Amino acid sequence: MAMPRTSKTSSEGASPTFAQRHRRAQIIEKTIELVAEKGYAGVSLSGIAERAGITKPAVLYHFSSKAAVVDAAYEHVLHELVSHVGAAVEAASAEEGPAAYASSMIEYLSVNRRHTRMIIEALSNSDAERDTAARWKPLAQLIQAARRTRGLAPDPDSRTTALIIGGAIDAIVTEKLQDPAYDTRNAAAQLTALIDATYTP
Amino acid sequence: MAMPRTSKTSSEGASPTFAQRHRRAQIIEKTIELVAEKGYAGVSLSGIAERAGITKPAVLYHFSSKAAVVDAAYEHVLHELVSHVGAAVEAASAEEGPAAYASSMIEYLSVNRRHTRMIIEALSNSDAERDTAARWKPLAQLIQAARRTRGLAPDPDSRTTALIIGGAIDAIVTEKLQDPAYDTRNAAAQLTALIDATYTP
DNA sequence: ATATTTACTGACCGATCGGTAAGGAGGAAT
DNA sequence: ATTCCTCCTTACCGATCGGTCAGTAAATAT
Repeated sequence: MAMPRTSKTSSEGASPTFAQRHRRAQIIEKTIELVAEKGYAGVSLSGIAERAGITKPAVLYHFSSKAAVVDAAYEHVLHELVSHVGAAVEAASAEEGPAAYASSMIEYLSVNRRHTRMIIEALSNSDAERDTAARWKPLAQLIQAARRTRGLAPDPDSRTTALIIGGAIDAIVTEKLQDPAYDTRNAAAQLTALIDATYTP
Repeated sequence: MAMPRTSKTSSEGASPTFAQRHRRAQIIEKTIELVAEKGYAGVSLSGIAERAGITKPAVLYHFSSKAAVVDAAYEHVLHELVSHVGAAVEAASAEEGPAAYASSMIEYLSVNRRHTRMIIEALSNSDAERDTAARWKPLAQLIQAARRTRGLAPDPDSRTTALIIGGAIDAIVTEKLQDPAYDTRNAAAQLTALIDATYTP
């Protein structure tokens, strides 16, 4: 009797086959493509299957539900993003932490355009209202660390400062998404200059 | 023979009845509610009809399609928003134009929380990719006007500056949407302070 | 009193959605 | 040679979607 991999979530079972992994990765890739092109609402199991050259139930063989597919795709791009930004922040000095955060995120999302839409859609469309604090807290901590290292008093409202910077990043990469000619390097420079300005009020 | 109002778009025919107007307004109101609660994807003709206490075809009697309903609802909230912001900007001096733009928009969207989601969803989900320039150009012009009045050189990249400010506004009102206790008045003050900082580089 | 128009309702349509059931092709293990 | 397991297909399910159609009760016009 065939026991279908009893994976309720995206956690793989004991030993995912080579083919298993390959197909899963392929399905995730096509899902990212589809979300980038048609948005969250425009993605369907049939659409994913067609892109991957298989049938709809084949997708559901590898993932327990449509939500599992989309979640896996989202977590994939999120992991890559935080890896990139995390590395850039760690490589920078504490003084330059916020600037490194902003410019590395803008750079990553400018290069991996397909991932951008996926992340934006996921954040704005999180079925369970996500913990919004998780978005701005890391940046807020970088801000406080930078101020501390620079010998400044703590920001009385680092939450708002982080929201402003984070929102600016969103707007810049969204603009890049719709106008590939937009110069995000310059935009990142302008934003970091503005961040620097917050240290000398 | 009953001639169904031959309105393809949301443009009303020659003489919309009182009842016509009332129903239309009610349908639009319920649609805004629904979008605010469930997002663009979660709105359906049946849902709208149920909210309004009528049947699905009744909605289609007043509007030619689902898209027409949603468009009308979006244009309704957009009109109110631009009226509010436009009045605030006109009441302010040219020097304070950008700050008035930002704070009035934050104030309006903090008060009319239901409208916020509608606008955000519409902008991010515009079926035909909207002219992105329309979003930042008005603010960019306010920025240039403010600099001119202050005797400063024109911003070499007012587009990016406008995007940064606009993105910050988005983030602040989104945060307010999920945490009603968030102090947007203070956030607006902080943002206008940052805008002021751009005048002295 | 009669005819017409307005503002609907109930029944229905085809399409598409996420998901399930059953079974088969093909390689690996015995 | 046979059994088992992986990976997939065809066929189907109920639900919901946007939208149409025919008819009708109530108001309005004549």
